[in-house]
Amino acid sequence: MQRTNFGEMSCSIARTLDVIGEPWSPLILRDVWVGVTRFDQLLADLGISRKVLTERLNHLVDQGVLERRPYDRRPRYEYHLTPKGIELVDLLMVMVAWGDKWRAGEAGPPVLYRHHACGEVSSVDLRCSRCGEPMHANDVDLLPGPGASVEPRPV
Amino acid sequence: MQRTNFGEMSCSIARTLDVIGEPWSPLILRDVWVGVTRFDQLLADLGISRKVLTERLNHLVDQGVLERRPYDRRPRYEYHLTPKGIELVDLLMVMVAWGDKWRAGEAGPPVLYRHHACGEVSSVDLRCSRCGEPMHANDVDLLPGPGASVEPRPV
DNA sequence: CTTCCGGAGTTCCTTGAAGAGACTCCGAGA
DNA sequence: TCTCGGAGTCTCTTCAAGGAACTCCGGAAG
Repeated sequence: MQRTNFGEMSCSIARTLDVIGEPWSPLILRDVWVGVTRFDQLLADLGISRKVLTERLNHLVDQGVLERRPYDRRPRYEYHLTPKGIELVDLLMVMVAWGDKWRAGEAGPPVLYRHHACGEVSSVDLRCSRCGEPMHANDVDLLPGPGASVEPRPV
Repeated sequence: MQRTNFGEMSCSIARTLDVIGEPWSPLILRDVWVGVTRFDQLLADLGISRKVLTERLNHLVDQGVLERRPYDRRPRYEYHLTPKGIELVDLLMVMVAWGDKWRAGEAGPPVLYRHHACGEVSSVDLRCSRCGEPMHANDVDLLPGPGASVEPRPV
């Protein structure tokens, strides 16, 4: 719905939501990431309506997180993650970690992630990109940045 | 909008979206995180409608990520993050990192984060919780987990 | 050459959520 | 008793999501 335009806000969270905040968009990204890349595959896998899928794909392509790639001499396309889109998968992995922890229930997580570097089934953890120590909600102070608006309450 | 119930899907991303996937929810969480905790403060800061703010707050309280805390003998409440909600801030921090990198524009990021442990202005990075090495989209294999549905295409 | 097929949309209608603003409720203080 | 201010509730309009039918188009089949 979201008639309010988050992209104009002076807030990196709102700007990120402007790209993938609409319903279905994260799930589309997930599918493309794991190899569900064609229109009718996405349709069948997600149970989304054709109209909404078209809109979301166009928006994600416009935003530069997906690219449309022909796979036939007929006009047939696959969708693939761009570098910008691949970095959004970080977001999906954190969602997975949270959902696994708080919403998996009795059955346990539906999917496991094996880390190439160590070969273990694992999950992501947030670290400071400077010192490498854990970095979570209570480990930071907020300071106004160069792009802060004059308005109160950015982020 | 999202009449489709993401919470029923066999997918931790969809289940997480069931909690904070609606428009405004991540921004409400951000505000509560940084200290904007009262109804009319949130209203003014976000520019959200009263009706939607009421709905979102109720949902977030029902889901156990926010708690309502009286701050007066009159029926006045503040909203605070629960432990479950504090862990959702990880998600916000990753959104910030992505938004800062790809959408901040000329002006630079609107807010900076100083890490307590090292004192530096920094951002989050994703690491494997087992070996500590970087863990991103291309560093993992997916395996079916114990909670996988019989259906194809979970995650 | 004509017909059929299948992937990828496009169009149309109905339902219901978001936005905006007015109204209500209630305890405290003047 | 009257007023005030925080925290909602109600109502109305607009526009997005869901669903289904329809279109377009190039290749294959006959």
